[in-house]
Amino acid sequence: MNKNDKKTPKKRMTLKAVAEALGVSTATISNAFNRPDQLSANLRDHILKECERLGYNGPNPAARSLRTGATGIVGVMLAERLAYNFRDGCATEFLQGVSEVLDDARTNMLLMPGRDDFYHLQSMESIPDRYIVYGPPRDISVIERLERQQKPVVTVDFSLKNHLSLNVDNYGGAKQAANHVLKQIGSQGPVAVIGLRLIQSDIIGRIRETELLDAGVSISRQRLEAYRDAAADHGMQIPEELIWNTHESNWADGVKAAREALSAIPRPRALLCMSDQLAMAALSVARDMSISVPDQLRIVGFDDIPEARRSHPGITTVYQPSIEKGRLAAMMVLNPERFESRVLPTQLHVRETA
Amino acid sequence: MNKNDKKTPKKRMTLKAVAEALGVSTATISNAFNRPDQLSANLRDHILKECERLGYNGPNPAARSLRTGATGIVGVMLAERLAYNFRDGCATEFLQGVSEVLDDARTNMLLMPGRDDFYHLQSMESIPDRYIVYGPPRDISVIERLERQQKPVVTVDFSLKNHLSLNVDNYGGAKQAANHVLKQIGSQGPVAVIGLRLIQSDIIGRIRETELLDAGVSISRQRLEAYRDAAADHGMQIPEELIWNTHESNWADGVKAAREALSAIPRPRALLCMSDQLAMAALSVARDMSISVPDQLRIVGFDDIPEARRSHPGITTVYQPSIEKGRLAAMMVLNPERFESRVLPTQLHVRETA
DNA sequence: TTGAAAGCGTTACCAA
DNA sequence: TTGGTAACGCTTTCAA
Repeated sequence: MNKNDKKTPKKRMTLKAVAEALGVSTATISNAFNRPDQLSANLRDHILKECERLGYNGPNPAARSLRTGATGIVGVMLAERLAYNFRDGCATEFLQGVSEVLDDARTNMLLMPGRDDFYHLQSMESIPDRYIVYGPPRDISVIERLERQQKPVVTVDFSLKNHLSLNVDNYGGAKQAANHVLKQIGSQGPVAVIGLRLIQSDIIGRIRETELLDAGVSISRQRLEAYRDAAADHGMQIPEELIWNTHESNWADGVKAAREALSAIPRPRALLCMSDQLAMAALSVARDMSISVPDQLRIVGFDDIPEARRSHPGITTVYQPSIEKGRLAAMMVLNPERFESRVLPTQLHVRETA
Repeated sequence: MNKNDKKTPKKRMTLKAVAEALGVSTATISNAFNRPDQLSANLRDHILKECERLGYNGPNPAARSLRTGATGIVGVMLAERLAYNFRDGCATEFLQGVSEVLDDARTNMLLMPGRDDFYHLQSMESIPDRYIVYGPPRDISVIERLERQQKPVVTVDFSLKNHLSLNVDNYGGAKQAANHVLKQIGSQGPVAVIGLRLIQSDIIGRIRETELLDAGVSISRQRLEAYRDAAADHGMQIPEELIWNTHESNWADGVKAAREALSAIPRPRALLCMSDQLAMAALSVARDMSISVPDQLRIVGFDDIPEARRSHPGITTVYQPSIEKGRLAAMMVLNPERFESRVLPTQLHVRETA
């Protein structure tokens, strides 16, 4: 501790106060923080050191951003409330990728729920300078407000006119998976689908055609089309009664849907699941019902989250590069002019369940 | 679409512009947003409706916060870089709990890395009005700056003088776990520990006593003491050569440490792991080495993350209420005056590995 | 290399 | 119930 420490630091430090204390102008202090080239290195060092000593942490971000009109924050708009994204392996990996790049770029990230019923959101919406939108926001008005802001936007897992987008090949991956399974079971026996947010409503159970979300906006819908096309290629079809909807990719929803699906008569020979989480839940239900996998039942997932890899038996699934997707999204939003919209490849990973 | 739409909305809307457009004062507009009781309901409705039409999303947060000195944002200071927390089941559950409460309180959350080598951080540090600090930040200076800010702070998994803290009973849980294992193996055969961040350095391998972090700040150290005390109660001891350190609770670190530990001669009869992730990795190594669990080797974890529950065989572990911890931390930081520091209970969950 | 001063968009006091 | 107006803390031009 410096013995000459003043007892003053109770008062909140401002740039102006520091300037007075050091006997220089506010502009000089500001330059010391923002434009090193505008003053001598010596002076700058001195100033920075004194700021530290005085307990001044640098320019107040609110004032700075009011003045400059920018904050240096990247908003990550999530499809749902935040809590959901911490539960979902895929979202978690995506955010990990995003935060790696933003960390390295010394940029902060503000997570925002994509739901309108969170009123506090609206005023926060103007904070970020740029946006990553991860999945179609639950409320369309969120998008409308965002578009008015004229800020760089990268959409992930869906597309928006006039904005950069980043997608994965859902159709291709799902088709590979379905083809693989159908080949295994020799095109016989019913095939069921455990889908994820195929319809607007929250019900967990069989769907009805009329309610299906549009394939343009719903990646699940794209996967479903792929499953169906694959079935058709094998001279089969997947009837609506064998398509289950879940609302979240979680254990409970997966267990409920799988239990229903595996109670259908005749019992499905294969379960095409739209996430690994759902597939793992289905696997567990099969175990409980003493259905042998893969002999009596084939199961495939989607995403290839780490848990799927380590499960016993290992989940056969469609890999999508979630972390890489996050990294790329961050890079794209930081330098929009250097990128174009992209579709990342997916890939079938055959393990033991199919 | 309104046919009378002006073509003007190119210009960014401000409160002042709206006031002019509506022919009222800025104060009135401000009140419409912030103090409904200060004007007639009619006028307020009218104003809000017009704002919507004009594309004004409410007061600019930078200006508002400059003026009021508050932002309504809760900072969650993490121990490490962000990316780490999206990989860790425990952190993920904690953040889920936090975000549930903050969502409901209409409050935003700003995640911040607790490392000083991220310069961009410093200016962000003044944004939040209140802080949750999750684990001791890697750089102590982060804490020092935080304390100067005089904002409500809740520390989690460690304590700070003059601040609310929230901990779990690490010692009690670890002791239960160790006792259980020692009873099983009849107090014979060596017992090894796979620890987590027991020492400052990043090495994965055997520790040396002198380097151990202080028990006051390190929950791992508390767990280690419990393991040792339990051993002593059984007339045993855990020598330093059988204590491994890992840097992160992840698969790779766990595999490396477990592989070393299980190659020791004589081979340990039990592995006390400081996280489930490490325990699961150890389990996988045992499988690879054809060591039968629990017959030849007992394994216990810590945390009770969902994956531990579903693993086969199920991991015997110490449950800590991570989600609840997150919820409580958020409630505490929002209403510090209504709470006192707390230690949440932990609980041994016996499954199949010990 | 430094200083003076205008203004960024609000809010909150006080007056009307 | 409404309006006028002085801050809030900073950046940036322009001039010295």
